[in-house]
Amino acid sequence: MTTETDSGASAVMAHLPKGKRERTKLANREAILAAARDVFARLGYGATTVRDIIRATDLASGTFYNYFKSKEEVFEAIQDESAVRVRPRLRAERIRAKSVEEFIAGSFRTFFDYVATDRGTFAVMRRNADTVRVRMDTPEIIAGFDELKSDIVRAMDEGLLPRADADFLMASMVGVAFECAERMLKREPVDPAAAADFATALFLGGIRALPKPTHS
Amino acid sequence: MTTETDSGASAVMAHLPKGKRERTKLANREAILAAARDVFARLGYGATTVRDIIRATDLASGTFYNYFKSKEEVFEAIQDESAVRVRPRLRAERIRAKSVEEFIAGSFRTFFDYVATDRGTFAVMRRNADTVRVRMDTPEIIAGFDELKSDIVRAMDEGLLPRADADFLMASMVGVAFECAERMLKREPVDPAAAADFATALFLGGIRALPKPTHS
DNA sequence: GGGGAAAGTTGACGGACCGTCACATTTCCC
DNA sequence: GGGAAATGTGACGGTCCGTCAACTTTCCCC
Repeated sequence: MTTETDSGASAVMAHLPKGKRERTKLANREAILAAARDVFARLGYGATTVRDIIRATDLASGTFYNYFKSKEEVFEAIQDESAVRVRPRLRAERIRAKSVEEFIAGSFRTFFDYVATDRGTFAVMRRNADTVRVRMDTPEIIAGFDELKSDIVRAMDEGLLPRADADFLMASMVGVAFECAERMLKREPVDPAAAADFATALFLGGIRALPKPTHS
Repeated sequence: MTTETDSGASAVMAHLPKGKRERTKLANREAILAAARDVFARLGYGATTVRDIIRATDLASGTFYNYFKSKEEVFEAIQDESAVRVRPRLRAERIRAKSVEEFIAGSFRTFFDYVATDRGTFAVMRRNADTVRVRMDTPEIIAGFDELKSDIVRAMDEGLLPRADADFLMASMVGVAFECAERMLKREPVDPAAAADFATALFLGGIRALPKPTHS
């Protein structure tokens, strides 16, 4: 049972990949990502070396570089996976929401809920005195923010929201979200609803008081 | 003129340090910090090595370690210097302010003004795709935030500000300040007043709408 | 099914960095 | 002036990085 034949074992997890080549390629990539997640969690981003990740797999050192260029790139991939998971939820939120206010509230709610769940990806990055922060310039994350921002800009255009400096506004949402998320994770019990309520109230109250943009 | 004697040259910058020993000690430390600032600016934090910093001085590699334990520690020292420069301004602001609102406005103003001036310390850290962020756990910075926070808590206690979750509030101020500062530095011309106005309005408007803290 | 091309894996290698340490040098102070 | 203490020096062992030529596996077409 435990010692299957090759064909049997591969049939278990063989879904999309057609050839064996494609299958091991996927498996290797996944193994590296899993190992990286684990090592990042144990040592923190700054302290882990590419070699640490490699050693946590059963691959040769050279192989790693067939999949990722650097530690940085593995990190990005892990973050992107998270973003991929969050984006559909934000989209659903946008559809469900009946007003911009609801949409903003829902976005915060979704974000904090996710962070509280997927601590392995979010909290881990700042282990110890690690100063690595969540990257914002990763494709999936940029796309997600662009979506959110265009919604907000549209709401401003339609007069549903006071016109303000949309860049600063997005920056502020990001800042509030991430800093509060960090505090949230340090508390016991972790309470995403409280964090979301706080951020939402601060924002909805604040937006109404915003001045016109001075930025050209 | 340019080639002074030792006593002549040292007399120029000899103020506090008494012996020659103390003087070169200070000079070396300063040389390392200056070199580090320069190299960080050129290469970004992540890409610079301790060796790069050493090479930018005329010291031996071993000497560096008499002054700092690591690149990280040099970084902290540079940041702390900035914090040391900002804190008195914030204190002056607190004394000058006639209300909590004015104080918050003044704090943002001071912060963005400083960032716009001392780009060498703030902006430099995120050069390229560098993910190092400003450290918040450095002694001087912690002290500064504690000061600010206790003022806000006191204002809440005195009923001058609606009672809210002070931790989240501080986190939000930090988040908004740093994220907006980053956007600000990318614009031309850099306009600290606009950034400060935005942050202040967002906050003062937002604070009034905050819910009671659910945190025990 | 066989055989050659293409894709992928392997681990050793040159280059660089890190932090230390025994030794040389400078400063202090009696 | 001279010895003790403090500081500077740079070579060294250990580690990491990213590459590359040689090797193994998979693919695919005859």
